[in-house]
Amino acid sequence: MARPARIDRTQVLAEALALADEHGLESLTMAGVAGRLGVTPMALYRYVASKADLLDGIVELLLTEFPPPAPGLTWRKRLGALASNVRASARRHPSVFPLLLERPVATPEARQTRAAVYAALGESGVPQDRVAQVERLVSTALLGFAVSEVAGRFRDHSRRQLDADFDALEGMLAGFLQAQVGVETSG
Amino acid sequence: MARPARIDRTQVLAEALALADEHGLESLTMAGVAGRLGVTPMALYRYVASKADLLDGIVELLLTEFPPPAPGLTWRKRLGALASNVRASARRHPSVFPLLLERPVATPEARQTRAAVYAALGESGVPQDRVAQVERLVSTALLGFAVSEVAGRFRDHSRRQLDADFDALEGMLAGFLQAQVGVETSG
DNA sequence: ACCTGAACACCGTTCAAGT
DNA sequence: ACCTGAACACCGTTCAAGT
Repeated sequence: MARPARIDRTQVLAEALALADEHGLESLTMAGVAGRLGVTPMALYRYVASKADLLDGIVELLLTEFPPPAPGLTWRKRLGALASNVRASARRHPSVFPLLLERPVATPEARQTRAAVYAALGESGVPQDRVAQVERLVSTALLGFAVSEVAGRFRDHSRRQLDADFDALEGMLAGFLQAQVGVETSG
Repeated sequence: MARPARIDRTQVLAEALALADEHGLESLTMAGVAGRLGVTPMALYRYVASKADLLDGIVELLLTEFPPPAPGLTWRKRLGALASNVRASARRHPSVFPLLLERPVATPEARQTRAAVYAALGESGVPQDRVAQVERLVSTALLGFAVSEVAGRFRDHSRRQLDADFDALEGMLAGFLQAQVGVETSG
């Protein structure tokens, strides 16, 4: 007989993310997640295929934290808002955020956000045949900075310096966009 | 009585790195490393304090793969050579390279390489009081790209496209340096 | 000084069994 | 349909003991 489920996949992923946020990635264990849900570890395997699948799910959950920016703003403000969202998300989830750089993600949300970036880049004057590459370089630089800031190389830098670096990063990327405007076709 | 040691720390780190390169990070286990050295897992604890320490050691070993570029070249060629070395190292060690972004490193080698970059940036015309920040942004973009390329988001891109992206990245960074030349002091 | 055997706590995962 | 108990292979780590 159908019994009402006490948990679902969304809850599993949410508790897993919360656990990692609070106690670090090495505390993210099946038993730990199960404990938070008042359930035995084995019950989780109805909702995630394995721990690797659990991690993939967390990464997809992370992606929902920077949705496509609201239309109506200038392309500049839209890209700026997106960059701020990414950075804020990294700060909320320091131990899990690096996974974003290590796993290829192709969820509908990710695709939608990328499409929004494409549109903004197009408006900025970047030629259509360069838009995809420019998006890759810009998002890579942004993600690399966010990871360095929260999980690594810049861990003991002051907040003041990190903010200044982030501003400089945005300046670098803005200059790069500018330089692409009106450039001829290339590989 | 002093007996000759059958292994030393360098060997432990080298075998650990080789194991990760060949079979991935999740195969990097104390028993696995020990097996390669013909020794029991417990023997390793004379040379590494813990598995975390082993990973730190591997990261330090990685850093030795991109030493300061040979003097005598122009600053442009020195930075280019360094960037190529970093990228090549990432390709050799795809599963371990991401750790570089996640762990703060302050070995003498790292310091020496950074000093070489500072010197090159100075020669390029970047004002002294901006050199440190510029180095941070440039190396972050480079590492972020290398990680994306070997361990993550760009995993299934063609070699041709990756090479084109790398060229474009170098162009972006060169443009950024150019823009710094003669800029006034800032925070 | 260097390595091993035995032992421990912990982990992910399976499968048959319970409701 | 959903969860659990028992069980397994594996992992990092300790410590006392051997040479």
